[in-house]
Amino acid sequence: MINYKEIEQKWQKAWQDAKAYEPEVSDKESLMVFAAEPYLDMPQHVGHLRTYGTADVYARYMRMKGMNVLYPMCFHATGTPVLAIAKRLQNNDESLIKRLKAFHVSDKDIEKMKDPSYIAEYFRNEMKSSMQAAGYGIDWRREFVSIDPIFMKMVEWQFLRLKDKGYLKQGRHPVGWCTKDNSAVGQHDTRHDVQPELEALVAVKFKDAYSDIYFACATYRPETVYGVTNIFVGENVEYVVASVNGVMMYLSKDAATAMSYQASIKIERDISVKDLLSKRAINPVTKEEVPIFPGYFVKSDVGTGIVMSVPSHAPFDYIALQRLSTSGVKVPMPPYKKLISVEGDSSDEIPALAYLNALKAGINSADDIIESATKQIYNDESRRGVMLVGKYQGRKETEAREGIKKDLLSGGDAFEVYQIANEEPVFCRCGTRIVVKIVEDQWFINYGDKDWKNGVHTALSKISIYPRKLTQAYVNTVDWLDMRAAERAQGLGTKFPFNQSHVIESLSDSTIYMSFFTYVNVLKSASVSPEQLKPEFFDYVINSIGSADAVSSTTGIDIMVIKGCKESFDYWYRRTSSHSGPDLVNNHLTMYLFNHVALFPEKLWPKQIVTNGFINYEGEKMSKSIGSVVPLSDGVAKFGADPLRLAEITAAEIDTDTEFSLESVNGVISRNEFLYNALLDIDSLKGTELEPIDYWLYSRMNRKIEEATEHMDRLELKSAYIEAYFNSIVELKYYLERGGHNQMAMRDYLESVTLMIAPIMPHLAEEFWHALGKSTLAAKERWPTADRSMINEKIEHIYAMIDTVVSDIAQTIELTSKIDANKGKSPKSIKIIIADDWKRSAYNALSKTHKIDEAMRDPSVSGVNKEVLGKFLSQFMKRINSLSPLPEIKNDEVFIGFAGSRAFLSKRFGVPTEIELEGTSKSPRASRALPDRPSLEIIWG
RNA sequence: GCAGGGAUGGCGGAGCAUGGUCAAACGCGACAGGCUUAGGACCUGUUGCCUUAGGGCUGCGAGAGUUCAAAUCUCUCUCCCUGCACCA
Repeated sequence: MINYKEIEQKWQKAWQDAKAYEPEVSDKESLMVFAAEPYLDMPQHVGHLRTYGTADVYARYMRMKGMNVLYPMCFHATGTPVLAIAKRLQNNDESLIKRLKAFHVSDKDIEKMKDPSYIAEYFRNEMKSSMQAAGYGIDWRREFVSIDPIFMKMVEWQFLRLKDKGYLKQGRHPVGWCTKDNSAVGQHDTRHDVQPELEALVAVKFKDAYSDIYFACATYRPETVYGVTNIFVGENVEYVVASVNGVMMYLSKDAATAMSYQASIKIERDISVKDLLSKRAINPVTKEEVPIFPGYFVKSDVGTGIVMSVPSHAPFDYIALQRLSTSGVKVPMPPYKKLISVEGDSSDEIPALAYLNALKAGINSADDIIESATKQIYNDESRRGVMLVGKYQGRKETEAREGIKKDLLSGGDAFEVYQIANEEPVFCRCGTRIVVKIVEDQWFINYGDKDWKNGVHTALSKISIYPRKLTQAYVNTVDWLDMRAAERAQGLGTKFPFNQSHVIESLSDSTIYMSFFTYVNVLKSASVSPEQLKPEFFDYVINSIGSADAVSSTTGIDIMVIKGCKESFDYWYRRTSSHSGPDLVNNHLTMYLFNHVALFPEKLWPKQIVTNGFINYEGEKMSKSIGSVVPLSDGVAKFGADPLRLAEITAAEIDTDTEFSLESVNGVISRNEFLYNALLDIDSLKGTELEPIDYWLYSRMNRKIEEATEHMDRLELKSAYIEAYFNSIVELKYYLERGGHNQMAMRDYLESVTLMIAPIMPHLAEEFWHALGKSTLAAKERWPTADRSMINEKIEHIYAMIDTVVSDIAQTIELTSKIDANKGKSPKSIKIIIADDWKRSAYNALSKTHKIDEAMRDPSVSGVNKEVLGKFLSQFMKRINSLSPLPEIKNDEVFIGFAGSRAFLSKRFGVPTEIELEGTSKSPRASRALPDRPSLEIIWG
């Protein structure tokens, strides 16, 4: 039995002693592999293995291919999550405490975690030890956290230079806002971790016909302003007259409060619904005067609490008017004006009614049915609608919407109202309902800059992207990214240089951290202080501005240290490979490109980005902090690092999400035992002469090396290990089953397999390597190379024929047992008759020419009786188009192969097996032999 | 809504950019047999349908098309997943 715990400890120590993963600058080709910096708010779980393990396998593989490979690691603690945990613990949040306990965090540590800095420290240690336990070949000399002062100096440099280049801008911006905490809220700040979604409504201003006060009618569909028949106000809603940026308006009280975070609002006085109902308002577009009615569906906390009524296209408006009408109120009656027609719809019926009818909905229907009619109209008209009226007549509805919105806004006839778009209200953790606030003078990174985008497109065109299918997603993200907030009022992180009371937003501070790996060890070992890391230092190291001399005198850093940093950066940043999950494509990874294009010399721009799919565990996405997850350290302790690594990393190809079950690890464990036993048994193998089956094994081995290498080079780790591991085992069994017993062949085979599994099961590979009598570290060995001359098509073809014969015999015995003559009998012996050589020649000729007459004229079959030849060839005509040529083998070679397998065949079927050649066989079935399928005769008795 | 990615056997998932070697890799599950006191693990075989000699039929979301030939190419449709920002 393999003791995983024991071999893990043994070889982890050996690697450490040999400094196997602490590469130095050299004249070898360099590669830095790095994976997304993990966030210090939860332990590593087995799902993380997908990304960090893939990076590790790749790093190990490239090292075995002869490159000088660096795999460093750092941790992310910037932003609010760490603070949020501390705060929740201070409030004794039960669910969080429960989760932490599931991760084996002790009561004592939970208590200490009320201090955020302890959270970072705790998880940093936890992650590091989990990663070591999993066998990652990380250079820990370069470890840092994103809140280390020396790192923050680099981030500061980053933002100084972004501003110099004109990429930082100030402006106004809507955010989700807690009025009690006075701060912006993101997903993790809300109750139940809901992402607050923001949306903008257009509030169209209908002037009161008899005063200078406006009805602010909020709508998603300003293009329907042409069909307004009236205005609705809520019956039980409180209304006020308020000045909005100096203009008097009617608004619901709730709206006035909410909007006070978006504009200058002054409530002048209350106004009753009754008063409002007595007024009339003027449509700013059509100039029509319309009445005001009570709308049962109007809510005070949506939009402005006032809506315009478009009964032709809005089912709620239509129903509300119907209800008023039946209760005796005199309201605008049909026909209502149809404003938009959907392609292919020729009826004159107004859409609101048509869609309600389609749902069999009427005046008394429940709101959710009317709601669904509303959604259908919205969808259909947005997708295929064309305007029938107004300035944008004939244009697509979506274009008209944008056009009218723009016209109204610029003409002062409307303004935008932001609100939370979530179906349910969103609450801050403190219990306050979230509103939308417009933040003024907010600093942004302007990813909308045209020239900058062009630069990123250039960079993108030269980067290797895995999986390739994501390429388009990157291209689109580059085009789509626009202004992005760069500073934040709360959270850990580097102070924003142009507003010291804010910190740099934590996605923005993690775009160039990977460059810091290249020289942080030099800074640390020279004990360089943060104060010494002036911008000039980074200008020099990264962009070769100035000289080491000059930087040394400005900063006081030893000149050799500066030169060391520069050399290290230039060396390690030449070639990099970034590894992460697919959720980062739309943000971090694209911003990573933007920032490099802005701040780094072109030759050091990113070279390769690899993203892997998610791992689901018991139906839940493990990358999310919620739900049940298995800590990595638990997985390693239970199954062993290597089986876990192999099972998870090869669970799916890199581009697919997958379900992972810990049970699948068991299959790996038993296969490992088989390999290990085969390895221990080598000495008992006595064969010295190479037999056909040995040539077969060498052929398969070299083919496997070739194929596995191709897959590895394309980061197709699953396919690579199906070859290098799973199929190796299948073939080894095949070899032994067929009597393979050559010690040298077996040793060569197992050495290759051991080296190929070294990247994915590094501990086991060391154990095997040493069991094979080696004294070096497998981790430092070279990946095997295929010897093409050992790939033997003929021998593989012969064994494929034998396999076919095995299944044919089984099938034939099954079928012939039902013949009356054979009832009560059992097979006594089996004859296998190998076809004459001319059949193969004729078959190959036919597969080339596709014509019987031409094939018959082929010189290779000149001596064959024409009638026999014609009859033979004619049987292939029905599948003439799918014939493929066979290797040129002589039937005596085939005979030797079959003869070598006689013992196996006899054992397999429990009866004597004879091999004959067609030419000398006396069997009546001899002439049925085909070149790739010997004829069979089962003798019953 | 916008953008990206998907749809294959009982299940997960290859294959589809280079159409034929595909009843479809690999794994799981199921069934039968072996081993075992029993269970688990492990080993062997079977696992679309039909077939009295190695054959045939149906099939890769739906529909249409191109082709001698389509899981693979083209078009249309339906459904599913992911992201949409100040949040790491």
